[in-house]
Amino acid sequence: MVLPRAARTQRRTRIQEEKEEQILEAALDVFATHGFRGSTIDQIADVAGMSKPNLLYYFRTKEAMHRALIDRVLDSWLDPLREFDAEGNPVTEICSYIRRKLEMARDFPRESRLFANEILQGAPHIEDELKGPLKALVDEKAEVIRAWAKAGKIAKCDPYHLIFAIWSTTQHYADFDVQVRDVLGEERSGEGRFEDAARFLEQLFVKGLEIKNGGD
Amino acid sequence: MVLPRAARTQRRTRIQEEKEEQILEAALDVFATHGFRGSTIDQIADVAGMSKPNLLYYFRTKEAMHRALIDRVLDSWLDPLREFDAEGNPVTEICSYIRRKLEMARDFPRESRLFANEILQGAPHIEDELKGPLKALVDEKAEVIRAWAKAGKIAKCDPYHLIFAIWSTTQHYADFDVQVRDVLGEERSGEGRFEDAARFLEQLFVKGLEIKNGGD
DNA sequence: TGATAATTTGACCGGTTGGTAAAACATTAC
DNA sequence: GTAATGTTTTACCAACCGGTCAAATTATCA
Repeated sequence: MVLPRAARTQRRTRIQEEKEEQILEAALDVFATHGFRGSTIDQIADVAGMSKPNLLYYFRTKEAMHRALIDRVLDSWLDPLREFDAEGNPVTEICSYIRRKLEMARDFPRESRLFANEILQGAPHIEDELKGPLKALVDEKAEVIRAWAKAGKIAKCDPYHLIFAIWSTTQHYADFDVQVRDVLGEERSGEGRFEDAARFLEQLFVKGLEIKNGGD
Repeated sequence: MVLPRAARTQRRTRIQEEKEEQILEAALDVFATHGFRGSTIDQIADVAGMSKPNLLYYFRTKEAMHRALIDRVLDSWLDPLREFDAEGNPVTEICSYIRRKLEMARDFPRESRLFANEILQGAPHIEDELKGPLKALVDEKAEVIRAWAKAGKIAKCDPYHLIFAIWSTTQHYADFDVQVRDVLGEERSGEGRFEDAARFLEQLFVKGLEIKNGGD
């Protein structure tokens, strides 16, 4: 048989899993740094340490690689937001959401950049996911936040823009890492910058959403 | 003479200024959406409405176009931060900085995306500018913020991460525009989203940096 | 073992890429 | 006008792109 893997129904060999893993790992590297159009199969093959036709044996097109990556990463990328708990203490929930998002920016920067590239360039491959599952999840969590505000547990605010603010401030440390490190200078560019960022952002959001004495 | 414009010392004709303008305008469109490597000269030529060799008569390489764009845009991009005034009222200064950055995200999204693409992809063409002029400017303004905190005018906080937070939250509306609009849904995707964002961000930063009664 | 299926590779293809050469065309200066 | 200069285009090139093919190699298993 010469049918490439994608045409088969079931995963067979151990070697297939390994190679696909190896390819996606390399593809993540390349797509995250150059975007879809700026990346080449040869580059990915190089990083993966295999020949181009060999890559195309496991993924029939460049798009198939990209899609496989997106599918695999999108889900886990939204996990922190899913954990947002309506029953929890608002301040605790928001703080731990920020912390988790910052940890992901620190530990999985390539995944963040993969999405950033995609969205920056108009989300040509994932607009359905944005309009569908992502919007649905955000709508749900926005309702939670609105309820907290209504119950007087946090200040009244636009929940959507609150979520955008948390996304942007945290992902900034992955997507704009070069700039962050250049501006902080070498002596402050160690891993400690994530701790500093966490401290600052928690202060900002907690105080920013606090209920004033006698106010709303 | 067949020397392209770049080789000459002085600008001569009116037509040169016009064409260069036209090319950079088109290049901004293309580079902002696809990044440097993902953009092609043919594409830019198409958008500019001229032939590829004609483009290359004014800019000898694709890189020359990109560099010309970066140089032209970087300066104006930093203007809002330069206006940050040590003598002004901290709350006013920060609010108007946020508002100006949001206006730029609304009115010049392509410029924002041009930089975002560049930095996302490791800033291969502008790292010197980041480490030099940008860092210097941020260092200076960070000192201003630190002084405000020391004087008890705003809460103590890491000034660098404050600046990052303002950058990321405001530029988010240009760089991640597709996502913002997809999540907000069609009915909330009008220009009003910038007003909503401004209101939210001012509240967040003003309250977040407020001095508590009796606290720091 | 050997037969069979799975994997890998080198050679290749048509289309696109950044860029060039030279001649045609337009503009300006006298 | 016309000569010199400035601008634009057509035709082209070598390198690279995504992807195919068939043959070679390796793993699996009776």
